[in-house]
Amino acid sequence: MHAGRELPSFADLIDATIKDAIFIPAMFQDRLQSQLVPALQAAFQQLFSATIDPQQFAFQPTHQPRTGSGVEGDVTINVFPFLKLSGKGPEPTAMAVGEHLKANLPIVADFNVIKGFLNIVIADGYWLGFLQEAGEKDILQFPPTGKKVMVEFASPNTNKPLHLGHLRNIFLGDSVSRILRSTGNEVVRAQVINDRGIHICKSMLAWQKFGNGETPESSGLKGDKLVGKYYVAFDKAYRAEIEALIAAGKPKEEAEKQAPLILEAQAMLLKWEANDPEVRALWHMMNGWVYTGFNATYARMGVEFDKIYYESQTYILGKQDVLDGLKKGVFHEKDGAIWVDNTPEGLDEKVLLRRDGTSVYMTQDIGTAIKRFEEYSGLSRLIYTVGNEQDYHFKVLFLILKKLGYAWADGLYHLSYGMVDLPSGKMKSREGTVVDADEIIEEMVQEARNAGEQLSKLDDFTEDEKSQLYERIGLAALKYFLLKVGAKKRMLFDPAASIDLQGHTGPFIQYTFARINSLLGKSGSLKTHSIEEMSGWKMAAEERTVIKMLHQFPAALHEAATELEPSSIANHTYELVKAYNGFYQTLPVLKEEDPLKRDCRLHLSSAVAKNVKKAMWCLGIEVPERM
RNA sequence: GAUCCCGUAGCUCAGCUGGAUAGAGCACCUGCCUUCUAAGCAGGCGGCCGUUGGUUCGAAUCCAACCGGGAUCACCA
Repeated sequence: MHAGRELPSFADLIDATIKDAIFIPAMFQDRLQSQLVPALQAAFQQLFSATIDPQQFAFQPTHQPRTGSGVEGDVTINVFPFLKLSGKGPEPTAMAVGEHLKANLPIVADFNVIKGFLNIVIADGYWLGFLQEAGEKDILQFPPTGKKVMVEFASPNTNKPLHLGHLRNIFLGDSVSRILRSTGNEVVRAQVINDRGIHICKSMLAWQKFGNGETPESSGLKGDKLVGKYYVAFDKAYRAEIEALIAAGKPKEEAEKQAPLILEAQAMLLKWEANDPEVRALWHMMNGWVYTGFNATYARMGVEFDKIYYESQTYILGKQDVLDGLKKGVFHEKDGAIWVDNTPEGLDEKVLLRRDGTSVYMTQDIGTAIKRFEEYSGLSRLIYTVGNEQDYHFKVLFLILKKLGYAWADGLYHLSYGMVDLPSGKMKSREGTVVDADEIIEEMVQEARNAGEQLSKLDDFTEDEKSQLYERIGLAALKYFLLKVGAKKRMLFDPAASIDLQGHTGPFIQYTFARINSLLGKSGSLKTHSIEEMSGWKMAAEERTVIKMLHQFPAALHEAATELEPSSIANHTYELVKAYNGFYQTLPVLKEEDPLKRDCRLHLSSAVAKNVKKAMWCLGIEVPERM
């Protein structure tokens, strides 16, 4: 295939290095565990004279059985791993540790033991303090790390429009950028545009031959769509030529190489490389159309870039670096070509410069990586958002850069994601089975509109307000659908079944936000209480659950940042919102007569709304005030 | 042939640094709007966690083999 980075894994050797190098986005420590860990260590020290590595403590939320009497507790520690150290059975060990904690750590209000599980009840005061913090501060904004990171994503070819696969790439890259920003990093969002090569020449040639001077203006077509149309036209005419040649007795392979159209396209590429003014002018014009089209799509999605690399400017890079590497003995010459030997690392040999001295894909990536680290001083990480079909390519690239001796090579990371499948199988642009990006966005927005009109609770909205709302809801449904699945997993998209607006979806989360917003709007100003005043509040189970979900939010963000995995945030946000809805439908807020309870519930609602909004921001999803 | 990724409910997916009775959503069935937004809530139905072995007090989670699906291994990009 001709795709720049469009082809959508990793092996052990490099995996290890890269994994370790993945972000440590500031020192993050769970605020509850930071109190429990030292106390636990002290307990084991004093009770059993055992020194325990903090990593060894496995905390889990206290398990709640579905039926029967609930187990009391907020956090659970399993003592099985420590039985050898304590020299006692599970229950006595857990009991002893529990007693020690309760006696020495004020936030431990109580505990109980079931088998080897030590269930700890955390004092209300702790939760109240946290709730207050969550309401006042942005708990999903970590302190600055002082690190600068570049995230490359999108990276389309200019011969055809964006499709569903690009959407997964773009949403992932955009979200990862935001997550890294939220965890305190400075982020440079970059895309590489593959604007040169045989693919664009095909579109250009077909336009010249069959276009009759058609432009986006004259045709009313979006620029990228127009150019894509001629790419398809080329392919159709080219195939016809091949068939004619085959019919005339030529073998298929020969026919493919000798068809006049492909020869002409190749000739055009040579002219382009020779800077032929006419070809260059056509190229500028048609690429210009494509950029206008892409930019419209990016704008609609709310995605922006800080830096754009054009392959027409970068494809010459890397050659000198390879020659330098040859001098240093990192590479070797064979049959006139320059090779790297990665067999000691369990990989293959790979050509870096052809016998005729020209570059390959790898050469360019070597050069651009070096250039980026030169351009951006202090850049500590470079993340490539590229499909998993290029796992091997990046594995080799990173290894080469490491061999060249660049210290920053450890900061390279391939954010590899799985393909989006259709029920009919893989998307193939030539077979017309691609799902166009603009079309799917439009369909989702229409779906949101249909659903919204049926509910008819927006009668006082102007048409503009409605349109803006449906735009947000449709995009949220699409983005959330693509982001909630773990990035590495291959996923299925069924256009016929369409994306839900109910259940585990973006709109569900938006709806909860809007509902809270409505509550807050009706309540007037939030009355703040000190923790002492709030301590008169007897938390209901539903309220406690919501607070605990909120409490886990920073850890979810931290995980999303270390794993570069937006689905962690997406799924946690859903869990939180689900818990909130349970609370909302069980307990009165505005109708609560006890003013303290009412204020506390409003406070809780406000904190949920605020953090949900930030979490959704991390996914690139906007939340509406009303819906 | 070699390497990598994936196999969890009818469907789409969580859970995977080993821990209590494996969870959601959709679909299907039952309730809940004269009461803060029903794009909601509560409940029901639905599982040899691909198979077989191994490690362990304990395995969906770790290891091995196998089966099934996908990808990659160009002097293509």
